[in-house]
Amino acid sequence: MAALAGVSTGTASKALNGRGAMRPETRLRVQQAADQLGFVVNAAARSLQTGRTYTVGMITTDTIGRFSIPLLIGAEDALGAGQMSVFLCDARDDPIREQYYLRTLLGRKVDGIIVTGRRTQARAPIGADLPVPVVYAFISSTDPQDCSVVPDEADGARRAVRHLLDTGRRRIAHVTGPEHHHSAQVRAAAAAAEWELAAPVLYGEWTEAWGRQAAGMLLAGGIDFDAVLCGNDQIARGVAEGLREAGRDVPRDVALVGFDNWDVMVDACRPSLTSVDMDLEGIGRTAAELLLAAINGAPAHGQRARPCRLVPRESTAAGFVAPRNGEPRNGEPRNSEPRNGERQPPETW
Amino acid sequence: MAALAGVSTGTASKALNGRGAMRPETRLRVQQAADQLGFVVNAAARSLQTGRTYTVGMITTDTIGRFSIPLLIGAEDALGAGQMSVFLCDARDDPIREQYYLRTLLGRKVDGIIVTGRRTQARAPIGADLPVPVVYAFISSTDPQDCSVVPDEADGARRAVRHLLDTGRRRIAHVTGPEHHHSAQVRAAAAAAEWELAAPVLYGEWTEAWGRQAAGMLLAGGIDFDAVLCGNDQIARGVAEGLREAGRDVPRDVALVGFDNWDVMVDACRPSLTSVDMDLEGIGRTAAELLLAAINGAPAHGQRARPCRLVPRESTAAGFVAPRNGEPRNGEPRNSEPRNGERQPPETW
DNA sequence: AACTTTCAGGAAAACGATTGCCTTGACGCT
DNA sequence: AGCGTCAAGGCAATCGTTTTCCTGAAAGTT
Repeated sequence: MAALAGVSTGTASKALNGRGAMRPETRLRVQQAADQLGFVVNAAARSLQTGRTYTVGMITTDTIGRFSIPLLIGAEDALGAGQMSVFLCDARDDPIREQYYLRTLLGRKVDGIIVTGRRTQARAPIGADLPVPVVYAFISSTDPQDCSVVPDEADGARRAVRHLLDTGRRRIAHVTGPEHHHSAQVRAAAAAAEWELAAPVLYGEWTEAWGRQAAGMLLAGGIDFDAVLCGNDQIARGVAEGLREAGRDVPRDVALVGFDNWDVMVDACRPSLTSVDMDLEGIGRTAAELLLAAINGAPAHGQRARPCRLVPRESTAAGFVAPRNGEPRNGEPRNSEPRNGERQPPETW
Repeated sequence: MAALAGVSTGTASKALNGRGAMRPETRLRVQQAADQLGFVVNAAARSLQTGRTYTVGMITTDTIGRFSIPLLIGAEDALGAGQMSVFLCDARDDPIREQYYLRTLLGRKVDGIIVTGRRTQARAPIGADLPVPVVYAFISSTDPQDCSVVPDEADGARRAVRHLLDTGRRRIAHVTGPEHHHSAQVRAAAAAAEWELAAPVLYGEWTEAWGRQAAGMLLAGGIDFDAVLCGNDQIARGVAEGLREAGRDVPRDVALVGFDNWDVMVDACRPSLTSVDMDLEGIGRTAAELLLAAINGAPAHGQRARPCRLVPRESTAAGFVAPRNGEPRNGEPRNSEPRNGERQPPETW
């Protein structure tokens, strides 16, 4: 024990933790002795005494996937800076596992819990009257008193539309995922509210295959469009391929915007894909910071939506298309509701 | 405290842990009282006494990425079954962070540590004379005494070649990543040793763009090939596109095998891509099991290579190509060294 | 010079479980 | 009846810290 370097254990503790009054000389002596012996405080003993473990649990409700990772990294980053360690729990969408993990985390006396996961809708709270604060990241809790941090997907869709408008596009089509999927709905609604779409929203799957198919449908339907806003990057890539194979040039004839800014997709796409980034890492970081605040006695409540970011690439390269009908090049996008009456869906739909 | 249900804390402890002698009736009474009160043992207090924390640390040396996730899941799975919790540490390829995490993990008295990460080569041991067992997963340690679990990439390449041979292909080209990359070397060498390649190995990047380019090179070089074995799935997808745009049909004219079996790539590829799966989840699980064994006093040493698995899909659909020159349809692949003298690289290379 | 204040550092009681040892009472044996 | 044996369960030490309170000694006050 480091106390062998001159003082009692009590004093050594104070020295290392900056408590109590003592000569600077003594404090230094203890510290030197400590790292000479490679002394590391026993976290178990400490937490037994203090009640704090400097530990948080992170439960991913569905399996750790593409979306969870940036969240994990962001949260781990913010927590690591606060000297906290993270317990990783993968509940695989299984409520039994979830509750099992919850119990072990509570047994380990974590200071707080972050719940993440991909869902089409908000989820039920993981537990009621828990003795530790909980923050939901990416997913939100149905209890409005719970603290959730989610991406502002409507904001993302608006940014995408504005970017298309700014680069001179006016006839925007929208191809996205399943209609019952919350994200698809929100994004489509926000896009339509920002600018009247050139065609009814095409709902399908979150896949490249659907993107290719949808491109074909747009072309076959005789739609007049100079841009396609896609529900995610995979769809966008599929649309890009479909258009290219039909002889349309991206971005000259049609501009393309994806959603997710998934490096694998946006870089491999030809041309490289402009996309909306939900800043998942930032969401993870924010969630962790809110959790830290809650642990320190300043709990936050309700849902926080974080803005998205548009990352422009070649698929929306500007300068090709002249503004039509004298509309201002960087004119303010309208914010009114879409004039549904003007829509003219083609027969084939 | 559960002792309020009739007995002393000592007895309660024995009851819940199945120690000591006592009437079954008493034991039951304690257990009922415990979960009536929602009693969970305080892990800190327990570990302070027993010296075990039932906790392991998992350090990813590079940032958590596509390869780490299955490893994480596999390890977490095996450990969770053993009632152990996992501390996640993302060292981001920064030796300082790595050592910092190592210290905190040791302070938390983890029972063991798993080190994972993607590297081109084996890595230096994370620490010397550590008080807890360490297992390296996916990556290997330069110290032969350390325990590492890695994929048998040569095995994977051999399986791919055999599959191509089994489906009637004989003129196999190989397109892969950077020559200095260990995986590229190993896979290429194993493939070449299994069957004489139709052309010198094409080294490049791990990208689709390189795959497309390489397809063009093969065609322009006048190489006679009926199959391409690719260093990873992205390259394979690029090759598929390149071939398709040049009018070659996959799999009729050319069969294609990828490496990694990355769902996003193999499914989106046209046609869907046959690929070699390294079973990363299995590697994570094995590593965790070896760690558990080491914790229980049966440490393993040295490097374990786990076999790969070939997942056939449309890109190697058989039945199109008749065996040439009377070679047996399912003939034994030769295992001798390639006859380098027979190679005739075209001028353009 | 006697008294108060201040400061450095020690002693010991927690924290919550585990566990070896001990006590108690019931029972059986002679 | 007295003694030994054994099972059931209580007692208390222990793990390694933190933290409160306390003791001396040195310094300052009048």
